[in-house]
Amino acid sequence: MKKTTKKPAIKDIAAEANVAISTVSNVLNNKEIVSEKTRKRVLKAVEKLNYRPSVIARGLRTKHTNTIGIIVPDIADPFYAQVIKGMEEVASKKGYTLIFGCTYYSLEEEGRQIELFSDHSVDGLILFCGYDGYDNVRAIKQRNIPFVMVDREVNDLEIPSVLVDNKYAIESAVDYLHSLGHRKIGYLTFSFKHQTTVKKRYEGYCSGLKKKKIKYNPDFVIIDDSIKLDEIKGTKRILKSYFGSKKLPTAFISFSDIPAIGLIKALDIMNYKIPEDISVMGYANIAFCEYIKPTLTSIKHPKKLLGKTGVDLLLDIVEGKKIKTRRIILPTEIVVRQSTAPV
Amino acid sequence: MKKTTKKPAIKDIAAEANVAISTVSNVLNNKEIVSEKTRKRVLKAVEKLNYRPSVIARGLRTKHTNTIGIIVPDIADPFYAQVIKGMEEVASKKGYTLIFGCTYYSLEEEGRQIELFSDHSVDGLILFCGYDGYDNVRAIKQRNIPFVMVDREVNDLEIPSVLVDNKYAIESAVDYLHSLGHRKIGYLTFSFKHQTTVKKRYEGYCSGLKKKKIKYNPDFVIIDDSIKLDEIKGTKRILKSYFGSKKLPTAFISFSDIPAIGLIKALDIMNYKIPEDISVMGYANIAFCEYIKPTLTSIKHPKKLLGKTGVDLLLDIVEGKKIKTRRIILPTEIVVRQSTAPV
DNA sequence: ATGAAAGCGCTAACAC
DNA sequence: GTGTTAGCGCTTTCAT
Repeated sequence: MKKTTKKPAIKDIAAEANVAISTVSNVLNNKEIVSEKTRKRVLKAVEKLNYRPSVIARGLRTKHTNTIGIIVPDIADPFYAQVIKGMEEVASKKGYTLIFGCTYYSLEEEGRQIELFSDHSVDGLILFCGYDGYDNVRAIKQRNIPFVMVDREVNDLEIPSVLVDNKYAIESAVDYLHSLGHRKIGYLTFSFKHQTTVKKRYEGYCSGLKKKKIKYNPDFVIIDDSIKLDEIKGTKRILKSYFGSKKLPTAFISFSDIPAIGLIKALDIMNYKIPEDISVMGYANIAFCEYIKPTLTSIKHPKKLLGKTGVDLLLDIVEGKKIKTRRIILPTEIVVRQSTAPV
Repeated sequence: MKKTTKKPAIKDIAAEANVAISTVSNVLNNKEIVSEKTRKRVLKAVEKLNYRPSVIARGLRTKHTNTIGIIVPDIADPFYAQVIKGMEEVASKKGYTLIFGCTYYSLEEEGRQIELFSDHSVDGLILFCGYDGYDNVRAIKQRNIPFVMVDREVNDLEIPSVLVDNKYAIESAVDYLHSLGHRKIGYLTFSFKHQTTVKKRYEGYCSGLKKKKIKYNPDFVIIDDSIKLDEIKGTKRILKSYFGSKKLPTAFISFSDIPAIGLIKALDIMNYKIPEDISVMGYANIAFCEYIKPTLTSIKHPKKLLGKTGVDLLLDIVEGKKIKTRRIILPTEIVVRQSTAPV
């Protein structure tokens, strides 16, 4: 039975190597003032005792923890998972550790997470989610934590953000469908109270129609709060009830991919052929656009890039570098697949 | 312009409330020895200065940080994302913060993450991934960090683990297909070097056949390392080349869902009808089994439960509770959908 | 019930 | 080039 030895501290190394504590510290932090000879000795002691400095203790002293907090609505959503992957890659490469929390789309929970991260003395914070609401943003500012917002537009230009032009994206979708000859274009979304991205997409739909001189037809627009982002069953059910009475457009744009898939499922059940009878477009271009049948035309929202850019920007701020742009807008792109066709 | 005030420390509260530091500490930690009157005063000061204790400083003193580290292969994989969601829910409820890292299926990277988490003085560690290899496990034990393994079988019964009986799961899949009249049953997997779960599933395939007195036919078994878990394109390409020359079985079991979808895609291109010509089963029962066409029969691997149970077990250990079982085995279940049918 | 002070593991300022 | 020491913000004895 191996004896349970405590984790060695810097003073144990100092004792082992017969040097002062500060010398060990200097070696560890690559200060060039230590003689090669003692450096070697210290390193040997470190090796021998399997020593690793405590980030906690160091953090208490230096006021930085090499940790950044990530707040997302829902880690299980492949959309956010992809963004987080981008973040993880950059952070890991730059020597930062990620701690994260989910809000499950609740502003209150978001506030709780912010406090929690503040308690943990994160060096910076990323707020990812298209909410309105300044209260939490204000709380971060007040706590003086460097932070960037990703995918959330607020009017305060002071706040560094990485954004996607959601409005333009859907406008271009309308444009694309118009070029295929569609004039009756429907839109599917859930209701938007606090989510600016969802609202902007809807605005893009409206302005897109206007640009093409198409009259807005409320019969073609489905705004339903019970549409779920992470399951299609509910969406399917809802849509079936819609389609009973109404005349359908020749094309639908959905504000998100999963509901678009629910839409396709529902239309399939009602014996509409996609894309022969009705074209369907999603938004986000998640991996599964490729896997379903027909494959789903979608709009590429740069997920990993969003994550990467967010962390890059945040770390630039944290590390006090000069920031060129406080507001980075990433481009979208239509990815044409089988679910859309000429009328 | 608001003055940039520093984060208040406990001594600021003490000063504000005109009490000793230790009294503030006692109030904060709900020690019942403080008089109601001073308690009120302290709380008022806390409120006024918007004070929150530093987890870092507290951690340095108490040796616990209310933080647990999660190591998974790839956060962007919906399978792991789902597991993590289960973990997040439990951890958050119990007041723990999650820090996490991805290994991208590299044992070396896994080792690096372990060190990193150790540096951060996590209270506990969850190792999620079906690898072989004891080196990293040994490293954790040596560092004396409480940990549990999820979905990885090692022969050391001392190590608390939450497992799924992968072998039995595939055995029952063979059984199920046999009951539909299938006698030519194929298997699709990537090669398994370190991943015990993948190996166990393959063993389940073999023993399942044996139980039904079906002879193992190597022509029906595709073991290919270039099959990707997160994209189907590669899989499709590989499979097409396989199918050129060989006679195909009447049913396929895939070791994972995404490759199963790739398989269906490939068979579709070759003009095989699913399930009329060939039945296909996946493994894991990810959300998208429902979304594809035909919907995919799969084996439900209890993802969220795996995460929840793992964290529950870990926190029981961390908090010194008595553990009933060190080895929890979670059940699987076949979910029948459209992709399987009688011969 | 309250307060004073030691000390967790480290860095940084300063002395030698 | 190396050593001594204060102190980061907190908890925890131990006095009072």
